[in-house]
Amino acid sequence: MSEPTAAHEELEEAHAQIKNGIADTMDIYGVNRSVGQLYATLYLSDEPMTLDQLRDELGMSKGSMSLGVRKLLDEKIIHRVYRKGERKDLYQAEQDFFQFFISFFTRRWEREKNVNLHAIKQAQPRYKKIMEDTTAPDSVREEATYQYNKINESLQYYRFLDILVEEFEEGDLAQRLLEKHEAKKKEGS
Amino acid sequence: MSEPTAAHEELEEAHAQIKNGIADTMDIYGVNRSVGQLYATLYLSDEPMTLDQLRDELGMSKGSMSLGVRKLLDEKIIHRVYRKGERKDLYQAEQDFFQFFISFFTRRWEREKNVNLHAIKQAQPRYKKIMEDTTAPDSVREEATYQYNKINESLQYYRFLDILVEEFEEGDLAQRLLEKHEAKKKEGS
DNA sequence: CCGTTTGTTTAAAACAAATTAAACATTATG
DNA sequence: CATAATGTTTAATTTGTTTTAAACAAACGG
Repeated sequence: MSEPTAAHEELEEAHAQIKNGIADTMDIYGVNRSVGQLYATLYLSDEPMTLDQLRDELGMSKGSMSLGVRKLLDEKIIHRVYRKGERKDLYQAEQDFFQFFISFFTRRWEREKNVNLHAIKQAQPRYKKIMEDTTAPDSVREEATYQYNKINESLQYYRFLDILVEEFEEGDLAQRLLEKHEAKKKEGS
Repeated sequence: MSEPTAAHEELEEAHAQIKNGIADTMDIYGVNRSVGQLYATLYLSDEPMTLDQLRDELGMSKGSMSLGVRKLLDEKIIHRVYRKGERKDLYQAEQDFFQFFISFFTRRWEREKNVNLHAIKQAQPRYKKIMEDTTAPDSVREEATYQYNKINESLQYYRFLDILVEEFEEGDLAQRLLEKHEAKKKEGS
């Protein structure tokens, strides 16, 4: 380690500010701040890092690092990289925030869609059955009809989520939106 | 209360399934399940509900209901409604999932943008200062330059978040995407 | 093989978040 | 104005989540 110069301290402080911003961001989306810092540390590092380096940098246990790294790998916002002659696993942050955004949100939007379509698939037949049950009280049948129709309308929303995922993953929606707005800006000037 | 007929029980079960799906969804996005159930209950109710009704329905304390309802109001995914002759406050769920999506995510994307632009505004001058400090060690200056440039590139991403918010809030992006895909489907058939 | 290094799992502890009941504040009404 | 009804805040409790240290398992190199 080199002696800590003034410039070096300044660098560390700048790093800390960026890291905090990233950790806050993860927090906004319900990701544990420690995991956020883990990502931020990797993001700021120009080299891939090992579990031990992360442990030293963050001052936490190796077990925590192992868990945190796995979460981030699952989210596909960090990657395992290989380097010949290196025994330890190396991790590298996804550096492209657009890719981060896409991995992070499409995964969630898809889960949302699946969870709710599954629920709907189970509930719809029940509502239907009540609607067609002439022995059921009118109020109950009306209620069932109301819900049945409401759910049917909601299907449009899950279709939208599906499109959104596709457009981001394959359709390059992010880039298109940016370009469109660049064009508008030029036009307006 | 009417006697619980078979049809009525069936209705309750269907409701429970839909509610679970919604609560799971909120959970995905880091919102407390109880608050999720609160929203789900209001969503399924054809009438606006009072705190007491929610307390009875969910079997929780009034204090919890008060807190949960405030969170949902802050998120703008439920609304307070007024009815003449009613002393208690009445709450109604946003029924349009598109509107839910827009309220929920644009708020978060904006926070993300603000938090990070704030951090960047603080960190950038520090990196700059190091870059221009001829007394600083080369390795430190290189590192500062590297980060400075990386951050500059990231600004594009926050511009994207901004556009996304605008497009959803004002530009009707959701509807446009749906229509575009409807058209594609017809064309393909 | 054997010892060492590395990463993972686990059970316990520390910590944080949610929940409650009760006190408090506010508002409405007669 | 006094009372009752309603909603909010608070402090204590409960519950759930994170974190750790240590045990364990797997892989590696000699």
